[in-house]
Amino acid sequence: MDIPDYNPYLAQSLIHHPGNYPDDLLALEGSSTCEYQMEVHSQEQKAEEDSRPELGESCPVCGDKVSGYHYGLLTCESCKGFFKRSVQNNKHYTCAEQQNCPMNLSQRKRCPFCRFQKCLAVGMKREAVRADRMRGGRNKFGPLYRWDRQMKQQKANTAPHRIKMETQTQSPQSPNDPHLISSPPSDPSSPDAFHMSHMYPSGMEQSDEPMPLDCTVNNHRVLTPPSLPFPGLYCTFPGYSQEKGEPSFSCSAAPTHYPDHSTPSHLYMPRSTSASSPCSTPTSTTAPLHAPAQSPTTLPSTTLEPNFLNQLLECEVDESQLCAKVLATLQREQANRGKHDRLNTFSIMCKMADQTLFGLVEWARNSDLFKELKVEDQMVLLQSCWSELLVLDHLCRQVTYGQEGCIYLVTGQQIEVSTIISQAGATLSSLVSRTQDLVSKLKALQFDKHEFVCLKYLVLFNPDVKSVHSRRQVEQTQERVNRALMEHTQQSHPGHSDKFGQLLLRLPEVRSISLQVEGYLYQRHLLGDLPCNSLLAEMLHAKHN
DNA sequence: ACCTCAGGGCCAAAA
DNA sequence: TTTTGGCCCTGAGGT
Repeated sequence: MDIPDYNPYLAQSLIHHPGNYPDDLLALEGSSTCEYQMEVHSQEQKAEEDSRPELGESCPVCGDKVSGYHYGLLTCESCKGFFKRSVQNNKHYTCAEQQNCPMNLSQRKRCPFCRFQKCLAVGMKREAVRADRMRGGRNKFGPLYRWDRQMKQQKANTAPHRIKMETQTQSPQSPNDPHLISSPPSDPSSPDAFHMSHMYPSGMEQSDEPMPLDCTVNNHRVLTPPSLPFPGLYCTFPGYSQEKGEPSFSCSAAPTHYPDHSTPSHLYMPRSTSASSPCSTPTSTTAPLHAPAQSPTTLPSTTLEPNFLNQLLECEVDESQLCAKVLATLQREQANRGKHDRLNTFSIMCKMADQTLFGLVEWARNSDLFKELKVEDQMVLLQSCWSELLVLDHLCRQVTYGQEGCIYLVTGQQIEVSTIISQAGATLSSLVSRTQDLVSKLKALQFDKHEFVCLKYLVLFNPDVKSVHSRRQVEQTQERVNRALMEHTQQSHPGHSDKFGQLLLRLPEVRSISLQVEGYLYQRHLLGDLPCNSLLAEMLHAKHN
């Protein structure tokens, strides 16, 4: 039978689950066998695509329909075969044109050279083609595919929500729906204000009480740049309404202007544009939020790699986007739960950390230096340093946005440290204290964004990680970043002769805190407190296995 | 024990 | 004759 658009996975699922036809299909009358089977096919295919949404995507090489993960990423069956043959037979193609032939469904056969180059360019892995030609089994990229899937899911889940929220801010939702944002017209004092049913931290360790949060946009927010996907979301969180008598951390609005005493000038934009909270994002036309202390043009010409640091900075995840993404995910999560089934504080924090971790993995995987490594090395490096990256990320956020005595969350919320310490257990209190100490030291050192990026790379490219294959390559990258950091600190702070050394001396403490974080999380994980199916849990597992 | 799914092989069709 | 691409087989790892 000739079935158009035959789907091998569907065929497989039909073979494996012959009794799985929906009842309504079995009840079909008057259908020919062919029609019936085609109906089954389309229904099953739809179900299949629902469960494996990636099958609806197009091949990054030629645009054909994706049939699954092949050699490192989602591709079509044809590019899978082409790539396999090319690698297995050690093909060397040449291009008759300018090595930039168009690559699409109809032209992919024309130039195998350009096709193979594109395969490599989009990320197909030669090393996934087995030298021993052994069939079956699972490949060594399992975690990579899982991360990729999770990230795609994150994006897919966030996108429609984003549209929804954009709409929400313009057309208020029924206030009867506690899960949706509404923009109550009853508050004339803040014309762009909106409220959302939202969770908010209560006790960090003891309380499992879910905590809704009334959220209004900061009245002092002066900038609503068009680059923001949904300006209304860039809110800060005033203290939780006490009318329900529930305990809560006091939560302060993120500052739109940092007080001088806590604001290292080099971290922020000039005063005229200083809306430093990522949730009140700077104007799109001005310099980046974390502008270097000196413009690159003022750097001495002796700089060995003047663009290197800037290249590293280009891969940085945008804080306002991350903030929006995390908020959207948390809102969605809460909205999907019943009124009495809200996430507790610890789960919320884990979700925030999980989302941040997604961002960090994506950051690493988008980095050209990291992409040069073999996938196995990428995985072991990330599995080794994920918690350090999380700690560094948190530190940078505190140095950049945090106010004295407050912890600035990735969502733009702030919590008073004293409240946490008074409500948290010993481990968490100790973690918070140690972290805040480190924040103070970094603030004193006038820690800037370039240095933060360098430290992240130094932590990521750790040649001491066991089972790293390309140790030399990792080492060279680390040395290169190290040099760049040294040059940067010397040039941006010529009066501070030992800033470089002081920054490096902070890394052991970062490491130590991260280990304590891991231990704490693992303990909570064993108690069943950690949300399942999270990257966080997976990373913890990878290490403890 | 069974299922999933990604890598390998086969072979008719196309170039 | 060589290359392509659709389909099926295989089997490690997950449930």
